[in-house]
Amino acid sequence: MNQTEQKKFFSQHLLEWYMHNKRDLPWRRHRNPYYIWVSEIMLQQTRVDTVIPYFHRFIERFPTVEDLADAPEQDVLKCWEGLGYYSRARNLQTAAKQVKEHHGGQVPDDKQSVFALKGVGPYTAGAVLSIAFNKPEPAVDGNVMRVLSRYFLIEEDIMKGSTRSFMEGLVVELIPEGRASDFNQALMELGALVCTPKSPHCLTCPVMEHCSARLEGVEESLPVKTKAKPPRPEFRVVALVEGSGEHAGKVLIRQRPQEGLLARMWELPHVQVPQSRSGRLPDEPAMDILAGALLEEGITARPTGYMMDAEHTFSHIHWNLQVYSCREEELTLAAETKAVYTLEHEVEDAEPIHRWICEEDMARYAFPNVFLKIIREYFNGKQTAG
DNA sequence: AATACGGGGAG
DNA sequence: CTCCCAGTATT
Repeated sequence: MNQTEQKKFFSQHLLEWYMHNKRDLPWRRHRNPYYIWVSEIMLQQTRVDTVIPYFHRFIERFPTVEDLADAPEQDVLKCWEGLGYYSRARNLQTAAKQVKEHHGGQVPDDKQSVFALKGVGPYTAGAVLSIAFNKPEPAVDGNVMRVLSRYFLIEEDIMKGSTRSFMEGLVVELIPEGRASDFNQALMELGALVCTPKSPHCLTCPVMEHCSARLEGVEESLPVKTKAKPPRPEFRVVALVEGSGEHAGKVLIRQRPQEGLLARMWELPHVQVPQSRSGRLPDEPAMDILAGALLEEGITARPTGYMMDAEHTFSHIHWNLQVYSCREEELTLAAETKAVYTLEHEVEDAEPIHRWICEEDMARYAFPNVFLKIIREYFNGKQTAG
């Protein structure tokens, strides 16, 4: 069998398989370009099972492009809370404003306009154009590269841009006339259900008999991919400040900076500490550093004791968190402490925004998972103790 | 071309 | 535990 025949076989049998085996997914129930766009953004780096409940909540809260464009950013982040890569949510709303402004609220169907949307790159542009509008554009994600690298025995590193470009050209050749939507989804569906990263289910694969990697017995060692650097460790000391007086029963949170990691989300006040040789810092110096950091931030509270440890791994950083209970100082004492402190130190500019919140208020602020876990633990403990 | 940017699932 | 997943923006 020559290569042309191998390609034809692949396209025909894969498409046939998909039409009988495709999953019933929420964004497949209508051909609504907005639904497809939202789902594709959510599905970046994220599994289908994780996305489904978020997708339902998101569409219920923001049924149309215009609803999303007009919403407060904090509402959008709250809806994305726990899903990760929050720049996707911020960019999606920016793009919704672009669509409202320049395309009358209708998702554009030309390559130039779709690609110009914030957060839409080569993959997502191809996915929206093909899935929503049946345009013969490639949508090459990790699933597609895995399937193609095996079937055609492509041993180039898939992390290289040149490899992805090659795959895009290949997909354009493979798309059956007029079937871009189903074919691109078929490619990804095969990668998700059959041609899996580890122990692929070759015996149920519709194109196994002409799969080059399978015929060579090397399907498990493809695709070739350089592995990522391990995340660097960081140690941080965190304050769970319990309010006094008018803030009784509340805890103190602050908003993260406008840019960078977890931008504009909310968190517990904390400070990074140098990594000691033994790893974690003993309680005494940790609480001392924390006390100074709180004062520096204009918070009149003092650490009272150890509460818990928490860990969180981002793709590039590993956080080791030591959480300490702290107590807000009474007003008169606080004023005195603050007065003495400001006499001895330069006053900080650009202080972060702080809020005192009770358990119910958590529904109105978007937190990264690790702080959600700590704050919930605190309120649960309160409930049990009280 | 290299780095920043979250969070889950499988074994 | 360890390993895997892998799009877009920025520089």
